[in-house]
Amino acid sequence: MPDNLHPLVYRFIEDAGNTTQSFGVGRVIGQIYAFLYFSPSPETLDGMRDGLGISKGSASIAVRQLEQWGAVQKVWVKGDRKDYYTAKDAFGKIIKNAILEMVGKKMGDYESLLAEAREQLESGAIEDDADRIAFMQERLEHLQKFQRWSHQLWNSPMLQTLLK
Amino acid sequence: MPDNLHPLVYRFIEDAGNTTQSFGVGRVIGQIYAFLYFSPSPETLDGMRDGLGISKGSASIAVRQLEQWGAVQKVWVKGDRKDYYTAKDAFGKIIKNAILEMVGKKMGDYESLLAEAREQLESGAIEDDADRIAFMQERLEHLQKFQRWSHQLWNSPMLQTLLK
DNA sequence: TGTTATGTTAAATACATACTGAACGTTTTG
DNA sequence: CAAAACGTTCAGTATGTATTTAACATAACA
Repeated sequence: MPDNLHPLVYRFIEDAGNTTQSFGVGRVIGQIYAFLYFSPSPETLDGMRDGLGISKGSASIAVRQLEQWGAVQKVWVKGDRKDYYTAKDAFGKIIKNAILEMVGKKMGDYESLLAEAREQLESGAIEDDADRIAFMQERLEHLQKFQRWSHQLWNSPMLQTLLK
Repeated sequence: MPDNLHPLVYRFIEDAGNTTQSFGVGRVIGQIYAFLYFSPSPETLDGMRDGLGISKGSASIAVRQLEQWGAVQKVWVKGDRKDYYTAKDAFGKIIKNAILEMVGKKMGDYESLLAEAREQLESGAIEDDADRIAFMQERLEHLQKFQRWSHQLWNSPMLQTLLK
């Protein structure tokens, strides 16, 4: 443990790193966010490097991702041309943005694949026996139903409010 | 592409595999689920191996995980002692179970860490200047507020209904 | 203008872990 | 009871990708 770090803070950083890592987002992201969250004043890339024992390149990349999720914010410190960052603490919004980025694109992909599949099936481009075609159509319809359902759930006023 | 597979089914299998992989859950899980979802009749481990070009060991492990999430179901086929599986299609429930397993444990961990942290801080076990301690307390309180909030959100009747 | 400070990028590396293959225990079959 | 059929497990390997390193571009400085 770096000796310049509050022992409690260190444990939160460890946990956060493990969490983000287990979600396939990389360990540094969680570490940096926790580090900033428990920093009384803004920190620079070099500060993160020294505080966490990571490379500056890692810090640069991770901070950009966090910025995209609205999890951290660049702040301007007069008299210093380094970039300073602080953690934003609107967890709901952050989670929403992260989810949106991770599943949003895939949702669109499935939508088009689904549309294409139904088209091919109806146009008779796929030759198969009637039973098989009927089964496929049933599955595709069920998928489309779920797709519509998830859209509605995501856009429901309640969820939008809660993830504000 | 294995030639015994419907071309459309193959594309869904690919997509599903990519999705689960990007979520850090492994590619085979998505592949098997899609394979079963588009199979008119139950399939065995050997069927998955042949249909997807994976090892039987992989299939065994992945199927167990899927079973734990309630995503697949063992079915009994008379006259055959192989284990047969079908895909269950209650997506909401499946997602709920998966999330529960993935974040549930971590939630508990944070809860205890949080409690321990507050305890240490209040008992004066950590020596630090007053400003620093006040800041830490504020952060810990904010975390605890979020923890309570997420509990409520997760247990809200609305969400419970939607993820049924 | 040359020099230093800073953030970014791309190639190389390291790392975590998903997956394979073979061996094992169990159950069925003949 | 022997032999085959299954499912499972675990050590080893392969694979994807997170992270580092070093070179680069840009902007401030003196």
